[in-house]
Amino acid sequence: MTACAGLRELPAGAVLSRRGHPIPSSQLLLDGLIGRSVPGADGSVRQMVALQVPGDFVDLHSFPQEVLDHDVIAITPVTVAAFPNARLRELIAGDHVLAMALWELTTIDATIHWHWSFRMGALRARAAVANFLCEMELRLRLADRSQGGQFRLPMTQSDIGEACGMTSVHVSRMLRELRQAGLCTVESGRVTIHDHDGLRRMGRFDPQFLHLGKVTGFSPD
Amino acid sequence: MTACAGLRELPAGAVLSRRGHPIPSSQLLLDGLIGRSVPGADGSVRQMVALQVPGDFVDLHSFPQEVLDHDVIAITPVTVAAFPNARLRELIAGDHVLAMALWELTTIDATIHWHWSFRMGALRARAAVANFLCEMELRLRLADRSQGGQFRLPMTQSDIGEACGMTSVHVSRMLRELRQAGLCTVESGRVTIHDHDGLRRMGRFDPQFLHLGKVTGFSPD
DNA sequence: CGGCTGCTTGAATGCGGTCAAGTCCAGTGG
DNA sequence: CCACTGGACTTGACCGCATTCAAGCAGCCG
Repeated sequence: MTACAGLRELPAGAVLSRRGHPIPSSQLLLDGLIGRSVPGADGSVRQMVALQVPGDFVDLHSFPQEVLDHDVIAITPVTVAAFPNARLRELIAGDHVLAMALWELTTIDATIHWHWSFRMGALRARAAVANFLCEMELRLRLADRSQGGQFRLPMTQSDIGEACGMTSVHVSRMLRELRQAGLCTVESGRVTIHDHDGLRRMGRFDPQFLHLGKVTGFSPD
Repeated sequence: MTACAGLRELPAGAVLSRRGHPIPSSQLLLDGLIGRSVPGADGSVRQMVALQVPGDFVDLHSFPQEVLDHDVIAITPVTVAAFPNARLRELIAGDHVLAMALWELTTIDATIHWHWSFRMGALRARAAVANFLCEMELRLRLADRSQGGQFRLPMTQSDIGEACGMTSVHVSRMLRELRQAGLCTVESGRVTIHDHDGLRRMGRFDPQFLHLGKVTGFSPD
C-alpha cells in the first residue's frame, strides 16, 4: 500500500499523541505494545482503555475525527508505520472498498472496547486477569506473536493493573493464584498458558469474541 | 434522507437483535432507551456495555461487519427507524461523504465505550454513579431531552447497576449519598441535578469529553 | 557501592457484595 | 372495595475481597 509514509522506531514511554492535539496521520503498529489511556478530569486517576498489539491501527479514530480524545503511549520500544490522513483521504475518494476496510477496523476496535468494559464491570480480580491474558493470547496469536500458549507480554504488573482496573499489588496476588491453580505462569515479560480451557473458564472468556476469522490484514508496502 | 424504511414501535424488553445473528438493517433510535449488553461465556454474569439515547444509531457496527457481537434490548418502550444496510451501501457507493459521516458516528460510539471502561475501571462506586449521571445528562441534553439539569431516565436501579458494574443494592446506597450531599436526586425515573460542578467533580467527569459541538445530527426523512 | 524500579508478602482498613427483612407502590382479581 | 401479588426500592447486618500502607528482596545501572 503506497499510503505509508515510512517507519519510525520509538523508545518505551514515548508519547505517540496527546489527548486533544490534532494529529496528521494514523499509525500502524508493527512491533511492540502501545497503550491508550485517559486521565481523570483532575488527573488523580488514570485508566488504560485499550492496548494495541502488532498489526493494529492505533489511532484510526483520528482519521474522521481529526482529534484524539486520549493519550497514546508506547509501553515497550515500538516500530510504527505512518499513514498520513490526507493520503488516506485521497485513496478513499476513489475507492470506497478501502473505506469499508478501514471502517471495519474501527468496529473491531469497538468490540475490543466493550470487551474491556465487560472485564472491568462484571468480573472480579482473579477472573479479570485471566480474561485479560486470554484476550492477549488470542490477539497476539492472530498477530503471529504467540505459539503453543507461550508469548511475550512485556508489561509491568502496574501496566496490567491499569488495564484491568486494579492495583499492581493485587495483580501480583492474582498471578500467584493463577500459577498455583496450574492455569498459567507470568514471569519476566513471558506468559505461558498451561490450561487454556481452565483459564478461559476462570476468565469467563468467550473464545469466539472478535470472530476474527475474517479480519483483513494490513501490511505497509 | 431516503434510506429510511419506516418506523417501528417496540415495548420495553423487546430484543432488537441478538448476539451473533445477522441483521439486515441499522436502527436509529428516535425515542426511549436501548441497552447493549453481553453475557459472560457461561451466562452467569451479564454486563451492559453501552446505552443508547435518542438520536443514536444503535447498531451501525453491524453495517460493515454484518453480525453483531452483543444483544440489543429496549429498556423502555422505543421508537426506531430502520435503515436497510443494502440501501446505505448503495448511497455510500456514490457518496463517500456519507461514508465519512457514518464512520464518524462509530468513532463517537467508541469514545463513549472507553469512557465506560474508565468509569468501571478507575472509579469507585460513588464516583461511578456520579459519572454515569453526568454522561447521561450531557448526551440527553444534546438529544434535547434535558433542560436545566432535569431529565427523565426511565431505568431501574438494576439497569443502572448493570451499566456501572455494581449491584442494585449498592446503586441505591450511592444515590442516597449523592442526594444527601446535595448533588442530585433520582426518583421515579427522573433525575434532577442540583450541583453540576459538584457532581462532575465527584464523578471525575470531563465536561468536554465527546467534544460534541461538531456532532452531525441525523433525522429520518 | 547506593539508588532505583519492579515484584512479593503481610497486616489493617473499609468498600462493596450478599443475604434478608420490610416498605411502597401498581396491577390483578376476588 | 379490598386482598393478594410481584416488582422496585430501602435499610441493616455480616463477610470477603481489594486497597492501602509498609517492609523486604532482587535485579539493574550510574
